[in-house]
Amino acid sequence: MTYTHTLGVLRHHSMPSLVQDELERLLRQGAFAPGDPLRETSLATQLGVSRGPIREAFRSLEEKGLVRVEKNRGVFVRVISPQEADDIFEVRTALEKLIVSRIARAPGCLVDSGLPELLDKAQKLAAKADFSGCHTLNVEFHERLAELAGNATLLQTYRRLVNELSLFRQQAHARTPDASTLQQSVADHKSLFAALVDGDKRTALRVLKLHVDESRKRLKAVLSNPTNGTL
Amino acid sequence: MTYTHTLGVLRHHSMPSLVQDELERLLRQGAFAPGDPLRETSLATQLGVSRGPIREAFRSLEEKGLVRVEKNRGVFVRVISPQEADDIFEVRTALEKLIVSRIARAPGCLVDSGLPELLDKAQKLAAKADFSGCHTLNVEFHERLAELAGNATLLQTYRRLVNELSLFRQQAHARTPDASTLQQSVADHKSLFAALVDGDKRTALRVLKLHVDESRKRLKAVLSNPTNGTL
DNA sequence: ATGTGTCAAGTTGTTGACAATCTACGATTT
DNA sequence: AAATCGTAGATTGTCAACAACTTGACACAT
Repeated sequence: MTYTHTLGVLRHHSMPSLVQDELERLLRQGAFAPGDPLRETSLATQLGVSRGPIREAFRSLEEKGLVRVEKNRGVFVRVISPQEADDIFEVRTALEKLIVSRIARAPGCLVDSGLPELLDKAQKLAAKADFSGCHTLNVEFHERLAELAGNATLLQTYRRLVNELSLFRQQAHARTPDASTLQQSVADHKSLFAALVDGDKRTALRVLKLHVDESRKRLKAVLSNPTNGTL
Repeated sequence: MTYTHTLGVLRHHSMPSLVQDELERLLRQGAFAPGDPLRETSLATQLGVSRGPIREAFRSLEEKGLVRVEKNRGVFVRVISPQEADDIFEVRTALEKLIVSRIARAPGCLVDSGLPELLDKAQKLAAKADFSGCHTLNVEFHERLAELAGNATLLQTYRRLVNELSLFRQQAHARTPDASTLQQSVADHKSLFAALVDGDKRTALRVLKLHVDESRKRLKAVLSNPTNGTL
């Protein structure tokens, strides 16, 4: 029984995809500095595989927008400028509108979604001053909504953009949000959820807009003072 | 002077990316049947390279949603179900709203865009019964708008979805649109353009909605009668 | 007939080696 | 001293060979 998971992994995930997941994790964690070169040989020995799988993983990561490939020179951690971050943010916002619209149209998907519990937990973490944990839950809330929207392409596209934004967040040295910001976020999420279960699309979209505008304001703040923002 | 182009190609594009472009072209052209396996050795000999570059190109194409990879079994032309096509279409529509909004907010980008000429040309082709050529120009119109919106992420995301939809179009054996459909499309585009140059966002979005709803209706028709639709 | 085991052919997964290219550094020339 | 050239080391690009896996066929037992 204990091997069933590793069996599944071996069954479905090839070496390059495992390498890709690992690199993706490292990139989001900020294990590499922005613009840093990712050396094939170094990573190969480090991960215990040959260069082939590494190169294949690079191709996926390039398509995902996490690394930049220069022929005969190497691959580098993609540097996301504030302008690009704003561009990504704008597209993500458009997708979130669609997510909210879809859910409001069919609020049935929210029963047994576990979202109320998630929001309560987030509220408690905020009160306990566990900012990092609360922030993680807040991100998860949006992710869960994207899943519940029931459109695979929408979810996939949304995830890609969130991924890129988290890379930027890492690069901008953004601190994890403070208490009041998090509490406001959780409150926004609760109002949004309430509107959604009612199928009240108008209200849901209005709450979302306020929520997102707040987020964007923080993004702009990071833009002007890159080392101290609280994204 | 004649070699400057091929020099540039060799300078910037690696073998795998050339292979990828070629495969992408073949996929969009419908050179492979949906669900068909893409054999590494076969493609390698066919394109005159070894399997390495092919495998790397596969990774990109997988991330792009054009092929499906099964470990130890091979890669297959992605089969897009009508449901998925509808999902993709919905996301693309959300992006087009954003495209139109952005352009209406800064219509200056439309001067010297060459769009009026493009639309006139499309109108003439429609009158000449060159359906295929007109359809190409219509697609190009949307593509140009996506470029002019001035958001790189938006453009990239839009292109991905159009790519996947063209794969579906190919698989659904959709015929190129008929005369009245094309003329209506061109007319829509002209109204849309007119609203955009005026910076009239409301009208532009309304025209877009009508235009897109029409498109979606044709998509639904293909859904119910896969071999005879005119997408 | 059904199910099981074995094997062979074909395909993918991975590797190590070699070729092509880039980069940094020092020698040479002006 | 500045600029140029050339060379050595490091890194990427490509390939061909080998290993592992999947699949279908066939024999055999139940």
